[in-house]
Parts: sequence; C-alpha cells; structure tokens
Amino acid sequence: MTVSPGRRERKKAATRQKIADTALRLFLERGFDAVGIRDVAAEADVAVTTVFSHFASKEALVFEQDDDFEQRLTQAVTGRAPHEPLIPALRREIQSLVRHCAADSATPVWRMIDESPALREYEESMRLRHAESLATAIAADPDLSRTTTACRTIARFVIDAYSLAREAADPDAALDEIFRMIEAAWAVTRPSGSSTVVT
Amino acid sequence: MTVSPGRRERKKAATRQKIADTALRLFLERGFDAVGIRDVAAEADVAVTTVFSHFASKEALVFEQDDDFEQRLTQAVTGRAPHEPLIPALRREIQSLVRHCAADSATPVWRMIDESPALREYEESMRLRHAESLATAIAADPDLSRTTTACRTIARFVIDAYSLAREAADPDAALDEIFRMIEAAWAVTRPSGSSTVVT
DNA sequence: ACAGTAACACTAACCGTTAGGAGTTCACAT
DNA sequence: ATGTGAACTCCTAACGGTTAGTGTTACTGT
Repeated sequence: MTVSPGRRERKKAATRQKIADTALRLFLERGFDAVGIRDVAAEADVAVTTVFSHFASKEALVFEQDDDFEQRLTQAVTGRAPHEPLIPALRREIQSLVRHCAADSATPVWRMIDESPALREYEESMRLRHAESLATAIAADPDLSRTTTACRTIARFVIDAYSLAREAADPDAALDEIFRMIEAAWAVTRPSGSSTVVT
Repeated sequence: MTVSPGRRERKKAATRQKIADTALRLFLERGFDAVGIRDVAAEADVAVTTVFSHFASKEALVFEQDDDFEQRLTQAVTGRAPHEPLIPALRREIQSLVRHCAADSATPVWRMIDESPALREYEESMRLRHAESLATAIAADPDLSRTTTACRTIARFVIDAYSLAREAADPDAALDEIFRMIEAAWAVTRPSGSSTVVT
C-alpha cells in the first residue's frame, strides 16, 4: 500500500501528463519535425524549461511510458518460473511487446516514429540501453552460468528480434524464425559438464 | 580509366580534406564537445556553410573515411571464394576490422568516440545502415537461399559481433565466442532439402 | 571569349537545450 | 499556527548545430 501522494506530487504528475498529452497530440496532428518545443510548451501552457525538467529531450516526449519496456524484459528473466528455460520466457515477452505495438491504437504513433529519422535513432539507442540491462539480468541468474560475452550477445540478439519483428510484414512468423536462431545461438554457449537440464 | 580530375574537383577534395584534418586535430586536442563547428570552420579558413556542404553533421567529420566499412562487409560476401561458406568469410572480415580499430594509431580516436555519447550514438546508427546493406548482399547471393528475415537477422548479429568485440576486454576471445553463436544461428536457417554443402 | 554552373562566403536566422535567478507552493517540524 | 527549506515553475538570455537566402568567384565546356 502506498501512502496517498501529496498535493505536490499530484500536481507534478498532472503537469507531466499534460505536457506529454499535448505533445503527442501536436506531433500526430502536424508531424514530429513540424512541431517545436516552444509550440508544445505554449499549447500546454508551461515554460519551455518546465518541459525539459520533465523530459530529457524532445524525443523522450514520444517514448514517455516506454520505460517499462526495460522492466518487462528484466522481469521476464528474473521472474520466470523456477527452472524455466530462458529463451522461451524471453520469446513470450517479446511477442507480447510486439503485439502491443501492432495494436490499432498504437499504429499512428509508430507510423510517426518510422517517418522521423530522429525518432528512429533515439529508439535505437534506447534499445541499446535495454540490451545492457537485459544482459545484466541474464548474467545475474545463477541457473545460467554463462560468460559475460554470451549474456551480452544474447541480449543484443533478443533486442534485434524485437526491432526486426516490428518491421516485418508478418511479425509472428518473423519472431518464430528469429527465435529459432536465438535458441540455437544460446544452446552453443551451454558450459560443458552441465547437467541435462536445458536452461 | 578515369580522366584526370579537373582543377575544380581537386580543389574541392582539398577543401574537404583540410576541413576533416583540422576538425580531427581540434577534436583530439580539446575534445569533441569542446570544439564548435564555428571553431573548425575558422581554423580551416572556410565558412560554416562550407563545412556542412561537405559533411552532413558534426559527427560525420569524425567518421570521414569509415564509409568503406560498409563496402568491406558487402565485399566479404560478394567477393568470397566460390562455395566458401558465408560465416567464416564474415568472421575474417570482422576480425580484421576490429583489429584495425585496436591499432595504436587509431586508439586516440576511438577513445574520443567512447567518451562522447553523441559520437557513440551516431556510430550505432551508422552500424544499422551497414547491417541493412549487408543483409541485402546476403539476400542477393544465389548460393544462400535464405528468407529475408534470416538474412536481416544474421546481418544484425554480425554487426553486433563487431560492436561487442570492440568493447570486450579480449576482442579475439569475444569474437570466437560470438561467432560460434552466429554459426549456430545461421545453421538452423538452412532450407530443408538442400545439398550437403554447408554455406 | 562566353555562358553556365559548381564551390564557396556572408548574414541571419531556426531549433533544441541549458544556465541563472527569482517567485510561488507545498511539506514538515516546531 | 507558523516559519523554514525544498520542490516546482517561470522568465530571460544565451549557446551550439544546422539551414535558407543571396551573392561572388572561378572553373568548365563550347
């Protein structure tokens, strides 16, 4: 149970939300590049500096709530059933994330992202950070004694799967194919002399 | 035979080179972020607009001649010996590229890149473009009849190998390990019913 | 020679982003 | 209650990358 948040925190959250909502609306109406930060600030009735006190950059306005992407991935590793193999768990999570992006409500947003190089670039560097924390989570699992390199590599591959599947004509089929490859790559990293349990 | 380039083209090339040299020198002396485009332009004795007519961005000044990265990769695919398997050919090329980056003369440059987030981000998005053209080259090879998805995936993996190996403490060992994984991933994409020749 | 044009310069601005400093509102301890 | 400090926001001004507009120079092909 969380204590009821004070007025201050509520106001702050409201301001943040108003900025994010206004920004997304303007971006979708006129296109990301055609809307300036000054426009967003004016429309949301806040100062430009306030926008940047809530969001690190213009691009971050678009990926406002996608910080749980990272959490969901690491959760898929740390919170999976005991002795459940790693790759299927990751596959399930990635599939769910890809489907969420393909949902009708999200489509215009992703169209906008695809159309702006700045946003694509920003997303890609987000993914890199996600891959790093996923690698850390994998490396920390005692059931999977792999080298650091193997963990970082497989984390990259999983992130690649997400971004390739999102672009594919048939995301489900692409995910099938890519995860078959990832499974094989993961298998050859199994330390020799381990038990017969596949992890 | 190319006709001897006219005075105009020579002057243009000279200007471009002078800008690139000046920029790299200043960047190494004072750090990438501490040098402004206006500084570079003044020191190279050209107008700011001239700098941007030769280079698309400040970051591009640093990766001036690294456009052959893309060419070397696609060459490794299209120019390999007949019936030579794909992955070892790529592995050889990546290894050579990684070693080249670790060469003493290049070290200060890479240190500078590592220290600037803007440059790291720029490089990563370059790599993505390289992955795309590598994927195209792989898809175009008649010896390797794989799906588009498999080609794009393996291309990403290879690029990942480059960037992971460059960061690793022991690049050679990391490359060994990563390419074992890539080899396994590639193997499972082999179309059923193909001959016994491994490609 | 002459016209066309590529390369370059200059100015002035746009846009994202940040620093500095001041005002307001809230939380909390007394 | 009230004072106090911290958090939030505002405003102004600037910095640095990037581009548009407009000439000017100097090479090229005829």
